[in-house]
Amino acid sequence: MQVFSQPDELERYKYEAFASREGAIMAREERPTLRTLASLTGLAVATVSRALADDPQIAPDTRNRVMKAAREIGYSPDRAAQRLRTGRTNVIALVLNPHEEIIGYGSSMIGGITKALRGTSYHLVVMPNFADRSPMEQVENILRNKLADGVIISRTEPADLRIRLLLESGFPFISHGRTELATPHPFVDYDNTGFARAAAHRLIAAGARRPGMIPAPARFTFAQHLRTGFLRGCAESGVSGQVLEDITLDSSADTIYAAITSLIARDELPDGIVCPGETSAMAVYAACVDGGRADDCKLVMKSTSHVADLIRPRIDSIFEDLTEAGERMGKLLLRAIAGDPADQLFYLQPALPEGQQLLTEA
Amino acid sequence: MQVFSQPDELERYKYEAFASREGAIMAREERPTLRTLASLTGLAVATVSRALADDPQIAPDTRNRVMKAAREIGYSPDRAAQRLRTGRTNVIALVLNPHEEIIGYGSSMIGGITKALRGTSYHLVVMPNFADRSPMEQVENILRNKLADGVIISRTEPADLRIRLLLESGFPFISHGRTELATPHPFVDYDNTGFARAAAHRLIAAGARRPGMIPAPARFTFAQHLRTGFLRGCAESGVSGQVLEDITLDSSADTIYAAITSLIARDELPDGIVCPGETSAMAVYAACVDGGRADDCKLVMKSTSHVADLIRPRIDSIFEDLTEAGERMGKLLLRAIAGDPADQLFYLQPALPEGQQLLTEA
DNA sequence: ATCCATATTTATAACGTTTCAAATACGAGT
DNA sequence: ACTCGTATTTGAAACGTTATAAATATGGAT
Repeated sequence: MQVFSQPDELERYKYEAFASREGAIMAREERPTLRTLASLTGLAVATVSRALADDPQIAPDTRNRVMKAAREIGYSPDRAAQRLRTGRTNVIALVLNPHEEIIGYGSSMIGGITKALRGTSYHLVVMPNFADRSPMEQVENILRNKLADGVIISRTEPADLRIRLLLESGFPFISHGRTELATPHPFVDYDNTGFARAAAHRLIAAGARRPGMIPAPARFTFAQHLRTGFLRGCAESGVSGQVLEDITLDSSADTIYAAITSLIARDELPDGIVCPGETSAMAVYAACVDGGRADDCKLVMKSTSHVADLIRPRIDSIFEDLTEAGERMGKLLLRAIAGDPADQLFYLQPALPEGQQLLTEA
Repeated sequence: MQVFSQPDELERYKYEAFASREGAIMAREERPTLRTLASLTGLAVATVSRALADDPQIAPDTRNRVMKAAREIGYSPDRAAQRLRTGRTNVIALVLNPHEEIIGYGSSMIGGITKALRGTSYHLVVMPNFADRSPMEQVENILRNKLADGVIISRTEPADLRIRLLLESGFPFISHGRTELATPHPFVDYDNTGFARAAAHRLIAAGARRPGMIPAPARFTFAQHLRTGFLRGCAESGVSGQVLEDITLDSSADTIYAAITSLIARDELPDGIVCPGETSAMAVYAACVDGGRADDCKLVMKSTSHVADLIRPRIDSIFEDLTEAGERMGKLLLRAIAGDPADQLFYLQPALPEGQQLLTEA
């Protein structure tokens, strides 16, 4: 092997790289590899590799020399090669459901995850779910092709198939939302029970006596949480609450609008409605205004963006901080990948900020 | 090399895969590779590879045999290896600016891109910009590490450095937004000039005589488009429009709220405002309501989600279809990757739907 | 039978990394 | 000088794929 160890060899390399970049011929600008670095420093490829990996077996002196050269010629490892060799992808996959990409649900969560991953070697990759693919296939695909080192999924179901598959495969993941599976697994969840309960209390405090709630689609775990919280909140004040039918959080704005309009027509409009989403709240409000009943129906909504504060007249809202959830998920997932036991990797986000907690008994 | 060509060898493989998955020992479930397929069919690895690649040099008979076996044992190629060998990543990168991830700008675009990529071998990877990294570094990173085969960037500047770099490197990309660079490059853009002009017309038609507009940050190309369109629209009606100062589309809701409140205090509130974004429109409206001037200031907003239709009282809005933009970008980018000449790869999205076009001369 | 052109198949060498086991260098102790 | 233990470096193999060039099979014409 040709060995260049003269001190000015590195200078020459840098010059040539520059020249070839500027040159009229636009010579194929060769990407530096470990071999480049090896011949430049006069070391073996293996040594260079280990030096860059901070292997303690490498003399501090050579390590510095290698690091310096790497920096100077702008070396960066080929991820495909690393991945092939080690089987690690350095990728965290965020799997988005079709519905989520529309309303931007994932969007603010992304910021949080990104933050948690900063400084690590991990990249966040967002995998929007193709509409023609079930969420299950999406996860299967990640597993089969080893597209990531860890997965973040959301909108869990009590007996979530994706989670069963991930658990069975021993693949690191975290979910936004709980399940009812026996095996513990990492999760971050928002206290939707607490949210719905607090929301019911607020409605009642504002005078509602026949409050209603727009439910989440029944298949999701948090649908039950919402229902429980809402009914409990109502019961605690001796009021009977009613979960609206035929529509859910995920119904289109038009559908919700139509349903509320129909309730108004039949004179069955509740005098207060808990809306667990921004879009649904706005649709309800629009229908109330258009039906001339805006003053007869109090609203409490769950907001996930700060747009909620800008609505006039104000709609009472309780904020779910998805960015924080994202950051927590990122951090916990990293620990899951590192092998921490799953039964400690969870976080339940309180429905109301510190100090505003609802007391359990009045 | 050991060769298994007995017809029932495949059956045995399938059984063993099943057994090892179900087995108590949970044996390391080996992922099938080309080698597996080769020994199963009794062919050479190279033959298998080419058969799967539909190489015409392979006998139709063997091709079918290989395909069948591959399907049966659930073979799927290792993307890392393919990538290392071919240099192709099969990835399209969508680079999001920090601001975009907050307001969900990218979110609806993602659906469109995904749609355009469906059925191809490409995956969409969303790369949120780390706040501590300039957009430029983001692109540099993709180039250096060859993280994708094509890039989608948005929010262009007239002399966009990222685009210059991409052009110089001959790297396939498309931008959402135009530049003023001499070299043509693929882009999709919304006719912001047309939008602002139509918006001005609508304000004036609604009675405004001193209309204003919230500008986009001056560095972006479309800031100029908005300005031109707005001023032209005003001039066409013999009215003098005024671009608001100290705030932009990207200012926080609080800042915009404060600025409008201050205008009200100084009694300088325009009698109509063009808001090129949903959040800014809601902030303006909130400030007007809170300042008791809601009826004195007409609004026209640009909306990118259908939430706009739900605001009560209604705010006049013009819809920019980001999903369509995303789909166009995806398709054009694929053509750019295929080598189509750049000067034909562009699309200017009309500001108003067919039939609602503004006539150029009144 | 023999030869040649064509149709198929195959061995081999990469791609850039990491890791294992083996080799070498370096001192200290004799 | 010699041995030995430790510190450091290294060669070679492997990860799964594709591309090149060479090898082999096939079949028709002689």
